[in-house]
Amino acid sequence: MQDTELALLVDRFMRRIHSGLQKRAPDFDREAVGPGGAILMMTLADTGRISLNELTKRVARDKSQMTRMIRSLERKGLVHREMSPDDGRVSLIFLTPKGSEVVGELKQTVAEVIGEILGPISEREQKTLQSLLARVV
Amino acid sequence: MQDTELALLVDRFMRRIHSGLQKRAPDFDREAVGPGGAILMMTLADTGRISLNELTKRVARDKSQMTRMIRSLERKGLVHREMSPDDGRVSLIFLTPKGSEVVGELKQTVAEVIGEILGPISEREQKTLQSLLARVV
DNA sequence: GTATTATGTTGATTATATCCACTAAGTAAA
DNA sequence: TTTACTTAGTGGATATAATCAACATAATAC
Repeated sequence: MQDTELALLVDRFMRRIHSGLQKRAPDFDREAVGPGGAILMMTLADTGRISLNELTKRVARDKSQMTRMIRSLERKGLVHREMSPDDGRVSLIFLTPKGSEVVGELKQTVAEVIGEILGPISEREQKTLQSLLARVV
Repeated sequence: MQDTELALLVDRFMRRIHSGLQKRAPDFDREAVGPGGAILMMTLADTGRISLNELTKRVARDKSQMTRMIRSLERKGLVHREMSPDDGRVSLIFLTPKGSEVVGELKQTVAEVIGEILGPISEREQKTLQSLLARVV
């Protein structure tokens, strides 16, 4: 039988990242995007222009929640959306220049926090960890 | 500079576990402990009798939230608490027999879900992943 | 004794998650 | 070209969780 420890480990890892960012939030999260917004924007930085539906699958959240989170980022001028020319239902989302700038600062802080957390393992092991995770998700 | 992908990967992993359990919840979560309760109880199964404070650190959540979650589990008869004889401030928490039973079912389901998610990587790689995570958190 | 620190509780507020019903646009098939 | 079905996105209602500050009490340090 599969072990269940992994679930707890992943949860703790996530919480560590979360609280590491939380502590530094006053220093970098000027737009107050919060954890949810941060994940969305970093994902958008990876994918580029993408439909709300695909973004929803990517971050594994509820589509209605996604609507609201995107709207909140849109109000702050961090993301923009436009209708797909091919399909009248889909709206394509992407970062604005201001959004890209914010993602830049965000990534820097995230990198610091992750760097600290990963302290106990070597660079090679860090790469191994990342590639294993990339393959399962 | 440290990569930031890891944060997104961990988040997606967590969400995958989460939604995998959510789908099966009607079949096993008879006590409706929910995700939060599940994490607490599985942690308690690992640690045995432990103070609320240590538990709080372990799951990396706010102590006030912890008070409420424990109280909710206590009302359902899944955990029990007693005052420490050594220190009048600390209350020690542990699973009741009913709680242990529920953890058993819970672990089985978690194991299934994790098994599915880890499908893409070999058993050896799964062990590697787990031991790397264990070392960083 | 008095100040300080640590454990835990409560309250208030906000952020997320979840589920359901709904609109509108596309698709398939008679 | 109607009809039925599916898909993308929105909105409402409710539940769960996170956050932060204030507080009570027990322990400790001086």
